[in-house]
Amino acid sequence: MKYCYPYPHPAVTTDMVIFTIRDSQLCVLLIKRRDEPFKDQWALPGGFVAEDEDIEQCAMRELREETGIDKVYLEQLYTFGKPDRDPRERVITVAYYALLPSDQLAIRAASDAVDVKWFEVSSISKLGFDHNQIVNIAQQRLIAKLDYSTIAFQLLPDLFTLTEVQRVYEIILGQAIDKRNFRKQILALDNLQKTKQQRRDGAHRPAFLYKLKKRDRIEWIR
Amino acid sequence: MKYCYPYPHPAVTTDMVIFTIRDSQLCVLLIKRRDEPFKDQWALPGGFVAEDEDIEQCAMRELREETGIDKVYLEQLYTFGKPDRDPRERVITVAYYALLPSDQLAIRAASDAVDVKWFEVSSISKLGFDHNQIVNIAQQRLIAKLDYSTIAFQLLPDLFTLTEVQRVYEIILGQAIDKRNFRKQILALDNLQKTKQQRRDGAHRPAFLYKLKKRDRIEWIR
DNA sequence: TCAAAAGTGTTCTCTTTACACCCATGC
DNA sequence: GCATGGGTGTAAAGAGAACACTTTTGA
Repeated sequence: MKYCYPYPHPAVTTDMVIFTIRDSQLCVLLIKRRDEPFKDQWALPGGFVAEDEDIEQCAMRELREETGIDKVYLEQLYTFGKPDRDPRERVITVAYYALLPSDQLAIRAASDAVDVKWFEVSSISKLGFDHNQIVNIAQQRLIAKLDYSTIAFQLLPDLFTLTEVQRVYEIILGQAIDKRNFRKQILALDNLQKTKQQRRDGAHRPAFLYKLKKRDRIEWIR
Repeated sequence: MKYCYPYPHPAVTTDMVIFTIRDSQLCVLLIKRRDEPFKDQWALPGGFVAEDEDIEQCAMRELREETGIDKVYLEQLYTFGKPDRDPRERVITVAYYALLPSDQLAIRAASDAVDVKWFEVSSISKLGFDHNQIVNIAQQRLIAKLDYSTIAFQLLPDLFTLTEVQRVYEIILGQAIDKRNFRKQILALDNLQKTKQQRRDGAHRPAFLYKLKKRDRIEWIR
């Protein structure tokens, strides 16, 4: 009990909603908690903000601890602070969401977890804390942002086919998109560079691979 | 020093960006600080989150303390947590913004302020803490949200003319809008109810007053 | 009677949608 | 040669932008 203050201070954590596309499904990374509260239940990865750590750095650290990955899209989502959301003490959590390219799926359990796994967003059951709500809000944000930004490319590897881009949109929006109209629109953004490489993928015509003109840059559209 | 924890806990505050329209300008409420740090400088109203208080309730309390007003539009903006943003100690702030109808402008200095005043957003000088950044982000959010929600009506009184609605849009967006197109669009939302009342306002034809069909409801458009 | 803001439709342009066939490959 | 996904254009409909005159009032 070394840290004392004249007024009560809440604990502050970050929780991460880490999205990826896996087997044509939008998935979220969850951990099985090693400790109470909600021991052995699934929950979002997260942890306490250290004394001299920026909250975004804290979120990046959590991400690195669970995935070993560093340079991915990360955005603050919302701050949740109901007084009773953690049974131990007052904990305010700043939720972030991250988008992981589908070719970078190595994961490992951090020290606070006995297991770590990808779950399809559509089939997540009851999580610890208020984490179902956090996942829902993250999913809404992701859907909304597809419409007015180029965020979807953050879920794709460096090289991708146009059909792969379309799949990402269809999976997140949950509806089919017309192929020709989609290609027209996505190419009109002037973000994509056609390469000379092709991908052979079964008994059909190979697809050209594209890359982003400016990787790591989210553009706003409309 | 009664509140002790085994790990360091940051202080958590809420800061409020309270917008209104005054004299055809977008304005923000600022307080002149009574105490250090940044004593006698202008800053956003805000305060510490109490032990058993939801953070949104805390923001509403701040709003009430400065304006006496309770039922206005309030939305969480962003959480700022750089370790050195407050010289006293580690303080993480959850920023909110509020929209005040232009007929409810009574304000009073709360106990932590020696003065309180409306400032035009366009002419705010250096504020305490990182509050200039917070105001900028709030203004960006407001501009963005005009486009895809009916948030603008939260800056208007219960009864208003169509020209007044248009002025709100023009002031926030900083550009003139075509009158006929604007009216067509705003009436197409099917949110407005024309009343039989008119407002006489100088040497010209009086304007019909409108009201919202569902006050307190923000609709998403597009 | 003059000045000032309220109120009101149509045309044109651009954007969005709907829709069908040939191509390159693996088996 | 046949099944599979890759790749391409045009026409119709809908949305957004441009634009000017009459009405009502107060002074």
